Amino acid sequence: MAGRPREFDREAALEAAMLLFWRKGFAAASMNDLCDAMGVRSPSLYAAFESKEALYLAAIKHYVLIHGQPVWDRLADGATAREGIANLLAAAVETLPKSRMTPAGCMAVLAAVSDEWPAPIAREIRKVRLDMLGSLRARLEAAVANGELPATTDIEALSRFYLSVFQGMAIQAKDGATPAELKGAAEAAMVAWPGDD
Amino acid sequence: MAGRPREFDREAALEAAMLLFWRKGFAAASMNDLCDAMGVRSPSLYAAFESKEALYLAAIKHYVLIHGQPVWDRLADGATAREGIANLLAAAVETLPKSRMTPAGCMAVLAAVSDEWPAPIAREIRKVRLDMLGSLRARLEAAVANGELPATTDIEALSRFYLSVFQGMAIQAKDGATPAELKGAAEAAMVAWPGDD
DNA sequence: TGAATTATGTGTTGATCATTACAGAAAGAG
DNA sequence: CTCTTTCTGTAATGATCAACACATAATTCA
Repeated sequence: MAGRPREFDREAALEAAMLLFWRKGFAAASMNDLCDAMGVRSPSLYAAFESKEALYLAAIKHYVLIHGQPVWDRLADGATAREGIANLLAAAVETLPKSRMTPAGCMAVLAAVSDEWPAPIAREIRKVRLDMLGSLRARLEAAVANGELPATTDIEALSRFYLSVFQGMAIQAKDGATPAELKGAAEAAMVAWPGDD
Repeated sequence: MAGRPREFDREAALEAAMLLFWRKGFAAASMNDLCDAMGVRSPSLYAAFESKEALYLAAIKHYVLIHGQPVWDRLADGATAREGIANLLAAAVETLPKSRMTPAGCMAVLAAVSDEWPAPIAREIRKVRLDMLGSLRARLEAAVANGELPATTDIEALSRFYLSVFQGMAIQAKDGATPAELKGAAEAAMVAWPGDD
């Protein structure tokens, strides 16, 4: 196989695109903005990523892998489901506020929250958010299975509740909430753990 | 004052614009879409509302008055702050899911959640969301003042917590959660009320 | 009636957008 | 070196967008 070698780093360019999409959303991040941020001219960009839509899908996949996974993996940390969820929320407190490296909020929570993003993107984002619910549900089911929580526990309600807290924290982070402010919300949420008194 | 009378109902047109902005957001609702939805040609629209941006500001103001206020007024319903917040969340359960008349979610929670909405709109929406926090804070402060809650209550944490629940419920409603599903989350949240056991 | 005023409808304007045509450059294969 | 292949840069393409110009119609006031 021959051909002139690519002159830019595909991973670094994808990272730059992800950051711009994260901050601006899909429509507001124009191909011009993206080219500037990625340090690539549009024909090279199209050759490497196919289309703006495909670029977004690659970016959100990159986001989930690099930023989402480490936070949601904390669910498995700790001996109990209670500790796991506390760890998840603690990780959210640390990562949701704007930092020197990352925009505020969770890219997957803030995206495709209005109609008429391209349908494939809306589908994918929705899937990511439903996966969050699935992760919580699975952790709670395991806790019921091993007797940590009573069999009467309303798993559906509890997982939707903690998902609400996480997603609401993402909105507040976007509005400028500090880690200390989010920490208060997270700790208040843990008081709702079943059987506590 | 003379002049040809307006042939369309300004309030009805504003209502239609609000519904479209609610569903699509600012950028995705084109002036063409808006004209169609409002039943008005663009020059009449500009004469009545100045610009797309001013139209959005009028629409969000209309939303807060017509849809937001009734829900947040429930905070004052009931003898205690606990009842007030339970009533607020119950109203959210009823109104957030998509209905025959309204799109899913809360227009103010779902809007301006990415950068580069026009700055005046971002400012206004942010103010609406901060007002939600202020309403919760005020209700909790009153509860502490009249001895309903201990003076040691962390009002800041508790109001941010319930705001998280509300905002997270709005996201889940947008993703298709049913009233029954949201009700579970709301009731789980009330378990976190201080001093309950 | 007629002058002043304000609405409506058609059609346009300049800007911005995502995408691509084309020509030149850089590599490997023979 | 020459051919093929793949990348890069310039500059265009057609589409869509918000906003408006202009002529016409409807109303009030004098």
